[in-house]
Amino acid sequence: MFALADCNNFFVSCERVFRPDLEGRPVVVLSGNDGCVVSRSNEAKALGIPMGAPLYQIKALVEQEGVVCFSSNFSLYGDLSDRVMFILRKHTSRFEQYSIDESFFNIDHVPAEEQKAYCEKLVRDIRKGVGIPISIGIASSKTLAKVASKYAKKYPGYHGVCEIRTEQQRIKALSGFEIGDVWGIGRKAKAKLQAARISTALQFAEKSSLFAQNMLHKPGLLTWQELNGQDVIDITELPLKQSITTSRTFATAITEQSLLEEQIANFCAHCARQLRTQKSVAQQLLVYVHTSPFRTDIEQHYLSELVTLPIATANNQELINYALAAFRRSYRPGVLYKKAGVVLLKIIPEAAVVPDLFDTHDRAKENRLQRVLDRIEDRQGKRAIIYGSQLASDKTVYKNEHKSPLYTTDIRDIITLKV
DNA sequence: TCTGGGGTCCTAGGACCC
DNA sequence: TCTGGGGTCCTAGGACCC
Repeated sequence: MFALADCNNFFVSCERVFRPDLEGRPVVVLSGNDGCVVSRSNEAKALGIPMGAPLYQIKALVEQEGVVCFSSNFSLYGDLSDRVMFILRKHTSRFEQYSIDESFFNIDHVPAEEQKAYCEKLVRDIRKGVGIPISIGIASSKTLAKVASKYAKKYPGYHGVCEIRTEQQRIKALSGFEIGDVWGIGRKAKAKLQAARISTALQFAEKSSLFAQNMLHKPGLLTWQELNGQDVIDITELPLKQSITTSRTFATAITEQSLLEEQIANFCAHCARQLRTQKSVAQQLLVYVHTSPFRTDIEQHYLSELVTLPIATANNQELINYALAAFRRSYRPGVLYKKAGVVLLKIIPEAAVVPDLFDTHDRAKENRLQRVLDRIEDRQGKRAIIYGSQLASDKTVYKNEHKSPLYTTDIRDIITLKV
């Protein structure tokens, strides 16, 4: 049997851990630059605030109803996520962290009749130990476990845990489940199925496998099998990331080359740090910069440069150099750039690097230097030591008007909290 | 005026091979 | 006039997820 643990309204719940006064009040967390709503408390959902709504479109409602807004604070969410996952991981031999707030795990080491009570205790322990409310779904496939978790979240009577074990439970759960809410059924697939008069998960599951395959191809067939109780999407444990991206939208468009270069240098350093954390190196690097797709009054520009590195690397200085050189090749003065990003691709384990006999770099030395820089940052805090290209100006290009303190990860904020 | 960020997998089609 | 068939690899774009 699979269990799926899902944190309720995760980002909002993180903010509430340190602001218990916000229990029962409508709260939302916003995307970068305070642009869109990305997490909503139940009270905010009840007000009709949709997921992804741009803040400026719901401004009136926010003011009228006293909705509390937070800028996103990913250091905080990442840290609380680690604590939740740490507890869950201890309780199983097979564990997959699926996203920042969800994980699948196998619970076959617990007798069937005790699995529900076992998971109910996990829900209580995490609420008490970390402060985050979670829901758990139990079933014979990952897709059914996702369905079960939605029921666990929706009905308080379940005490946070719902299981789909018997055939009757499966039929009942699927008959009351909208097809578009099924894991793997997106906008396009939903429209196709609705055109074929299928509106519930049960109606889809009762069609033939051939129907699913023909209409929705391989992914659709897998979903169909999973809804019928077969576990065809297995738990995958900790694979290397195949790509690492850092990208940002700017509060107002940027034209200056030096300011864009500063952003790109920082994106590189951020990506490379993640690369080193998973003990891997990248063989390719992509830099892109573009105008706002929402502006119809200006010509759209989309610049992107793919660089294949001579030797795979995770070194900040080297990646920054290649990225800036690529950017300079196609930067156009005067263009209103609204977003930029760096993507590392073709990622392989550090140990698999093929050296070049005629390499002009002393890589052992460069890597030693990089390790020292990382240690300094770990001890002294983020950006304690950086390359000059990462600090070309002191201009602020992002907007975060409602950001909460870094309660758990920054010593200065922890001291403030205690005071 | 104001509209996020970070991923994975699958498929179709082109280039190339014999 | 009439111009095959089968395979691999790579890439871009679509669809989906949170």
